[in-house]
Amino acid sequence: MNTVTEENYLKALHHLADELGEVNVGVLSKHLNIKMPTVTSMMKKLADKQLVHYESYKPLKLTEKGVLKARMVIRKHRLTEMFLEKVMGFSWEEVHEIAEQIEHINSPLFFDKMDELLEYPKADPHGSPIPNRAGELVMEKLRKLSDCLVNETVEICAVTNTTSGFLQHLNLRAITLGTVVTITNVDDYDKTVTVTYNEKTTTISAMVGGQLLVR
Amino acid sequence: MNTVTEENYLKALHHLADELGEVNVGVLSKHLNIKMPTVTSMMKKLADKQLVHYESYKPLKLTEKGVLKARMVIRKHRLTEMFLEKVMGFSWEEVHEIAEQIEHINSPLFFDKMDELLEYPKADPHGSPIPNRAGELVMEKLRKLSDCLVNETVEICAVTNTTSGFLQHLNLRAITLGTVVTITNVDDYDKTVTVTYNEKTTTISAMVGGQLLVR
DNA sequence: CTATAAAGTTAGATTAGTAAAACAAAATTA
DNA sequence: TAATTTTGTTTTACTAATCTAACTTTATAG
Repeated sequence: MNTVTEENYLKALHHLADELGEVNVGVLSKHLNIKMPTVTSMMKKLADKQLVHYESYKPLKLTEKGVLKARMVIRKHRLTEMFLEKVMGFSWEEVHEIAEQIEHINSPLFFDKMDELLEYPKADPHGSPIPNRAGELVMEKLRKLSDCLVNETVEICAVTNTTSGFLQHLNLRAITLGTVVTITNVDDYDKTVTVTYNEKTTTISAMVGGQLLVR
Repeated sequence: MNTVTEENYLKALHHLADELGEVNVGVLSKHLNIKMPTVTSMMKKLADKQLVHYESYKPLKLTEKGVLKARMVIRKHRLTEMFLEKVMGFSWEEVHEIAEQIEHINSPLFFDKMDELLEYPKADPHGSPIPNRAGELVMEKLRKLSDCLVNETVEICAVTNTTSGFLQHLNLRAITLGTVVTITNVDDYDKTVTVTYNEKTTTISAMVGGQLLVR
């Protein structure tokens, strides 16, 4: 099997490839807060296990097998988040940290039971899609709120930051998944977005707007 | 904090001290399937951390701090088993293996929520008492079924073996916690116990009878 | 099209957890 | 009580995951 460490490298590679297209040793190193030599040696190890295509000085790439492995971890993470919210009553800012640990539990039985209890959910509490047992992941192309134009009306469908600080910031503004907002202004200089929803008006910084995905 | 390995050593020490009174390096080594030199060096490490009293060639003993740590792991294990059964619908022979992994999750929030959802259970699905948040553990003195005499009527209150093979063996005989049995015979030679319950008669081997606790 | 900066690799150490081989202490037994 | 067996310890060594320091390759900027 794989160690927790290996699983975290695979998950990070999957995530960064999705976000940036190409992943370098340096990027991965920064993302995981691990020095570059450590990343290099782990890449060699994962290459031995046929999980990563690795050539010196070239960008890193998961193999098909590696993508599958990564998605199984992501599946466990997101199912857990959903379970923590729906079954155990945690709020969306509490679930990520706990799921970071539970995602490494090795028990198909356990996660299949979660899946069943939740009636095969398609997304987690942050709107991210849950891969199925076969590792298939349907990624809807969503836009960032920060890329929307004035007068558009859109629905908040997902957040790409799951830290509790960020989510509490949204809680204060009563922004949840499903909230339908109308963009009333986009500041020319700092790209702050002003939106109206439920008879209220709020400003959303560019940084926050870049982490809200809408349809 | 403690590593998973350390937690497993502490748990094993607590369990063996409870079962045997005195624990040696050899006993612990066999129980954990780890060679003696490894155990010796881990004992030195745990002694450095004030979790174990260690002197060469002397029996091993948990410190007060060590007992506390061990009981917090046991608490997490048993709460998890109860949660898996009552909330997730697993059967008693499935819960132990999953709980062996989840007991190492570091999140008081998570386990306190389980405790709350379960309404502060006193025992797990195998009848073992659950330590409270303070690490207090109320151990009722129970007898082994194999020590009972003919004509006694007793209630099965706990099992001291939580492997799925053992529990499936009990399932086949419809023995669950709470089953009230009357001993109709104890074989002189091999100590096989014959019991009657719910209009049925079953024989229970000495090995199995020694792992059923009754009141 | 070289010189330098940035990115990545190699070499060598460290810590945690493990084992095998060799040695030492304690217990048993003759 | 001396010899032998059992139990436990020490020494040495391996793997995994990490780091720092030194070196090499690739990219970039005159």
